[in-house]
Amino acid sequence: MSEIRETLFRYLTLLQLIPRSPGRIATPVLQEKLQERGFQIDTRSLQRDLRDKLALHFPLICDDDSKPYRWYFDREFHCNLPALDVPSALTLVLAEEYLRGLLPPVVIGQLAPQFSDARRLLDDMERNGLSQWAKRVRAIPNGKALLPAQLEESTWQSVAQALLEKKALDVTYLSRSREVRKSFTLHPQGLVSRHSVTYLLATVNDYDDIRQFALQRIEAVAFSNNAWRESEGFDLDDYISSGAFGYPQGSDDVRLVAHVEPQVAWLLTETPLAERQTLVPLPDSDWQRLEAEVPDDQQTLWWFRGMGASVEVIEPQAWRDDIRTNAERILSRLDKAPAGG
Amino acid sequence: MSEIRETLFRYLTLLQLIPRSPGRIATPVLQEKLQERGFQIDTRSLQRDLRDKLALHFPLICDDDSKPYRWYFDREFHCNLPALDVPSALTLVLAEEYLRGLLPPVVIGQLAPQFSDARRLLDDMERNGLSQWAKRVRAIPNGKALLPAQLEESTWQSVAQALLEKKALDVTYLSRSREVRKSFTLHPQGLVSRHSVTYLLATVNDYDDIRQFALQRIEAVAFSNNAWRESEGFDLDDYISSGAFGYPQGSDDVRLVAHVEPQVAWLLTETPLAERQTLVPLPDSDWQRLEAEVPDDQQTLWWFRGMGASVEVIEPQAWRDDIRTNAERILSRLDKAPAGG
DNA sequence: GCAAGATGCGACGTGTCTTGTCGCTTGCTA
DNA sequence: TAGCAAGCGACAAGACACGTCGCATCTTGC
Repeated sequence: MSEIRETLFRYLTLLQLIPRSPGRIATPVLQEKLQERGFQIDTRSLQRDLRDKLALHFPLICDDDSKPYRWYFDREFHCNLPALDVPSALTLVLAEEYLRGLLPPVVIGQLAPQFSDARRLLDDMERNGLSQWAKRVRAIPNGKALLPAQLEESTWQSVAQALLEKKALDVTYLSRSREVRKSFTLHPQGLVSRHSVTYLLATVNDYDDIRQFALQRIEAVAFSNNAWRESEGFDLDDYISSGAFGYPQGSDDVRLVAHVEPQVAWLLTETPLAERQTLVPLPDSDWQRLEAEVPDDQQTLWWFRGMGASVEVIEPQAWRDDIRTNAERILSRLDKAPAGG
Repeated sequence: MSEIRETLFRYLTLLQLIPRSPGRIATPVLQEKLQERGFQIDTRSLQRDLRDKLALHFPLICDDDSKPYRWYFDREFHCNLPALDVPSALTLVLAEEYLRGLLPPVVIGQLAPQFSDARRLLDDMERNGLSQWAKRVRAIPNGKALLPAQLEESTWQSVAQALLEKKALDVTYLSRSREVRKSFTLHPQGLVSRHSVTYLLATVNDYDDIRQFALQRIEAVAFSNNAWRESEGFDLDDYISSGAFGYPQGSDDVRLVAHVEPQVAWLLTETPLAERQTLVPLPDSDWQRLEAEVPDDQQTLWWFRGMGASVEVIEPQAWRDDIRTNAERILSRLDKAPAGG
């Protein structure tokens, strides 16, 4: 880095280096990091900058319990450069509504400052008699939202950091039955968020096989003294498409043919199933014939199953059979146990 | 505002006032806005700040085609204070993967700078031999992702602004059949994003009834000279729960009773259907009895329908009947047309 | 097409602010 | 108890931020 003397720029760098509330950073460390970035500055100046300049104008807090003082921002502080515009703020609000059903609250909490920044902007408009955004914007999630799994904030932070910084973790883990509690060392290889549950993929202790660990079942977590081991030849996409998350998936697309009722046809013209998709009217009815190349996965089949009697799958035959079998089993079950209402 | 003299603070305000690329702001306007915020500054100083200070250190571009020069940021520029930490960056990557199937690309584009900021941070780690995040993180969406509707960037921006700033819009709109093109004035009252289609709720011209307009069918849009009219007594939540989006919904929760197979039971212990939910083993089988208070909406029913033969709904009777009827209709349709595969 | 006003810019001088240094204090450690 | 690390007040030197002026250029309105 070339020698930068600009004061302003040093201040900005400083503001970027200081973490938000759970974290903190000591003055000497700050000085070191500034030096790495080309700012040759005296200790005294740094102290002055923090206490007499920045702390007066920002929610910047000093932890002076022990001597190398440590600095951090208020939990809620956030500042975008450039400032959010109205459409972006609206997008953030929508995004938050959707994500609330998809990611654990703690994970969304990581973005809380950004979301509240957006809400603050909209609230400010409201004070000028505008917006009333809270009454005007809604996101309706796709499909039934199950309640996201509960999860400790520190768990998410440690796991994210370990995964990306290639560190091993010592964890205490609750077994599936929720009865046995075990401790071992994990070597994180990947992370998959599926619906509202997030899984860490890792090898255990000295073993080589990849296993899944639901984050909400990790009870205690700490960086391990053991060195992280890479799992040779592990490919996350292969792993997923091999069906590890209940969605075995043929690698090739399949040709789908189905008859659909008008309402479904209309939905599909707006939001198609695939890039190339055709809908042609059927003779002697108001239904339409749908053709498309779709992925051969459980998700797509599930979608058709959910449409119920509004669609009739013609091809692939396997799906047609699946739907028939499913309907037959439902009926036989219902007939067997005619539970009165 | 009290008189603020701090240079740093003025610079920050300046950086917040300058918009990203499609937008731009003229020097005199900047001076005016600064003054509104308590920064009394000479024109000359402002010019110097922009050209000699900020533009040297930020992707700040000057449009000097015509004389009041206009300033703007590079399309991609984004800066968080404090800087993103690793867990937040990871969260953003996950959020983007999820949202890609839920919001139109253009809407997500509004947040592109934030997402690319996160990716940049992770890429930087990679250069230090860490992360390889792109190979290690996946989001598996809940349910079949239809392709989000296509939409013009300017449409989204105008609609968002009009809705929140209470302005009327002149639009050209493609009718549902995609054949008739009509022009009228809309008075926006609300916005609903449902799955991957976003609808503007508005009154038309001088009429009083609320109608829905899918954003992707708005062809041309401009702020109207007509004054915006509020729709008296309009309540978005009432509107939605009255079934306007295909999900009529009883206002009260219903008591759900169902028998579920072990795999489903397991899923529900991790991500419950509702806050209060019980699962007790059934005698003489490995299935479990599920009880919960759930919303009386189409979404929940749809979810059970998708589970197929893995669950048997006992109560409410209406749902049980719906599922039976549905299965019967599927079978009768399949038997009527035994399309060979 | 011209004049008046608006905007940009280089130069300069003043006054403020920044910054390194020094010396003292405090708290921890060996 | 000495030594070290960190924080802080004071001070002086020097950097730089800022208003002013004069000129050039562009825009606008008649």
